[in-house]
Amino acid sequence: MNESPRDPARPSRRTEIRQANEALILAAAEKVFAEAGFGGATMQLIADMAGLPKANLHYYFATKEDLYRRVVQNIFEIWLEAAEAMDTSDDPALGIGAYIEAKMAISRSHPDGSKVWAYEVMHGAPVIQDYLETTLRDWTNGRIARIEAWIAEGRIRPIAPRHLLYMIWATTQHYADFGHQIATLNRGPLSDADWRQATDEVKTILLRGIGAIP
Amino acid sequence: MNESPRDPARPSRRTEIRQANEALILAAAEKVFAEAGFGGATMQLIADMAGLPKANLHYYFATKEDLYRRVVQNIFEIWLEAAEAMDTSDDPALGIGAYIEAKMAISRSHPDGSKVWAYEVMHGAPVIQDYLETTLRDWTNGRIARIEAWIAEGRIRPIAPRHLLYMIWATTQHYADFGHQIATLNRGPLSDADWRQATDEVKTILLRGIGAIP
DNA sequence: GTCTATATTTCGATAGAC
DNA sequence: GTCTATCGAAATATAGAC
Repeated sequence: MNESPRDPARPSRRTEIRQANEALILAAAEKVFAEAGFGGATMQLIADMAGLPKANLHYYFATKEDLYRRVVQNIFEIWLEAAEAMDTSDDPALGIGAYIEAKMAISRSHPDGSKVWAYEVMHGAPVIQDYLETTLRDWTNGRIARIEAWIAEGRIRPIAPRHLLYMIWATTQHYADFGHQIATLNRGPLSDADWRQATDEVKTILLRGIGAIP
Repeated sequence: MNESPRDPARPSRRTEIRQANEALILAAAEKVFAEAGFGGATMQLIADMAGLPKANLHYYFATKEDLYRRVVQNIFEIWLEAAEAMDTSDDPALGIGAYIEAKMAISRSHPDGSKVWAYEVMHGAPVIQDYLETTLRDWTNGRIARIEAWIAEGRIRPIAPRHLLYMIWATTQHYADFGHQIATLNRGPLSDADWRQATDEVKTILLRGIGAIP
């Protein structure tokens, strides 16, 4: 009764189960951490949301903090990928416009991840401080150089690139982090048309504000 | 041995002690709730920060939730008072500019209150939902009408007033809520000059974005 | 790899002396 | 009004059978 041979390139059955369960737990954790914060979230709540016994969570993630760390890293990587939208064009209106579009789309598709990030940063970034000092700082400096080049070419007005980036982050993520407040004032969740309008307004006001469009 | 007569208009000694201790506890609670969220905060931490025994907190505030509610209401009232800055002028550049100035000043002076508000809204506003549906909604609708009048007069471009308000809230509060991220990228806390520049950039880009200034 | 039962810690809240 | 000691509930984490 030997084990049947297995293609080493294909993940083992055990690995498959692990990946599937980790993804299940991470999705549940993202939702619970977003709804309750780190302190307010309980492993029991996450387990219930994932439909697993609480002990299984500790089998896949040693501690509550490990699980939380993975959730925060996830949204950060999604934003980094979207940041490439800024390189789609030499035209600042198109490049920056595409970045705003991408960030707004993520606010709609991943509001929970955005909230967990906001929670983490608001509380001093105890878990991802090193990301801020390395990856995010490098990325930011690169974009600042790019915006400064546009200014030097006279394609946008001489604004402070750093604060433009902050304004883009603030406005786009506001639609995720403060989505409940916006929905309340809107008397209901935003429709497709509402999101289209929000995206257009943010793009238009910011791009006109820096002189990228008339 | 009768008690000495007391001027009824002046608060009693007991009332004075109560008010002083409540203020002390509220200040400590604002800081701890901002740093740890509602769930992450503990009455012990707040007591230590206030320099009082834990039992005294329960003497002044029946429950942890009562204490939290008071902290959230405080920042909301501060913002409402500052909102009057928008009525300083019939000129949209001056009126909206003054509102942005006031909001930025509060982000600097009350960053913890802003964070607690963000925490509360991000988690579905379980405590101040009624404020959103009454006071904030009324205030918002009033400002929308005012901005629409400016549009009708041709003094600003035909943007969506609601989303302009969201952008003002998002950008100004970002400097409080994400202050840690900004300080990290800035390699240190913002100086007076940094705050002046941030305020000017936000004002300029938003006001130019809506056509209130050339 | 799964799950029940439980150990251990911590927190919110209170009792009661001063 | 203040403070020490403590209760009872709830949380994280683990042990151990399956």
